[in-house]
Amino acid sequence: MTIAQVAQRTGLTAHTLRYYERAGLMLEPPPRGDNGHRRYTERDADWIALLTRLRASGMPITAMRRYAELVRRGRDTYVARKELLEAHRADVIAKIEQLRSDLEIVDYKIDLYSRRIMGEE
Amino acid sequence: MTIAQVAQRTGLTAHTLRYYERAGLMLEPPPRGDNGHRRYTERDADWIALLTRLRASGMPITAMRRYAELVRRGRDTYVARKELLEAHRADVIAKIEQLRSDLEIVDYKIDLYSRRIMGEE
DNA sequence: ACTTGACTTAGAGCGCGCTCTAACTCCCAA
DNA sequence: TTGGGAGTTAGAGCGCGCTCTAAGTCAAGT
Repeated sequence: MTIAQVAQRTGLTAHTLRYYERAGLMLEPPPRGDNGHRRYTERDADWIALLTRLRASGMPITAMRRYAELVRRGRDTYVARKELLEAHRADVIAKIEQLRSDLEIVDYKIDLYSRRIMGEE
Repeated sequence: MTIAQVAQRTGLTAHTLRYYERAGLMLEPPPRGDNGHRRYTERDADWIALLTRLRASGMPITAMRRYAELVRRGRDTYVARKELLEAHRADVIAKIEQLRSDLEIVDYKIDLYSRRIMGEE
């Protein structure tokens, strides 16, 4: 798979894929063809797809790098990986709760304007 | 009220308060004392408190500036203000939904690691 | 032979939202 | 009178996550 194909498939740009590699997010640098071009494996593509989902959920690059390092270190990092993901899950849940509570003031203001527009004030 | 007091009260820094003013977020530039120092009114402080809540909910500075402009223009922008806030509310709700769905892969992975740690795989 | 296009690298640039620095004024207290 | 502390300004710098540029290589098509 070429970098363009992986880009297509994951929704990232080729630029971003190279950036992710530089940032230490790949399990290993993708192998190169004779021309020096990256040849991504199916496993690479799957891994990148996972990265995009973690990113979408707000995981910072540094945490993704730590996660990648754990995966590279093999089976005896399962506990650490689980802990990392659980910490992230807690962050996401906290963020959702925060947003929900921040919505209150917005709703309150909207309601206020509704009343004013209706001429109640 | 001095800038330090408003900073204290709103959780922003004095730097950020000046930045917000430059960014056009204040309803009007706070009046100055004889020494040229800003003297915030109670209304300023309330407005800034509202700004912080909108920011917390993810509203970008540009939208806050548009909102401030509408408020400055007076009563006949109620509809526009309401629309702005409703658009923002939709954004926040979409973001919450997005996060919730992004959580799925995290939960799935956590579950996977739990099983592996338990030795099921 | 020449263009086109896909790739390569190192490194610069960007948009956002702050955050901080430098140089200054002013007032007050020891 | 001298030092500290709180404020002022214009503008630089930062952290994040990309995003893009410049200059180059290589392969295929006309």
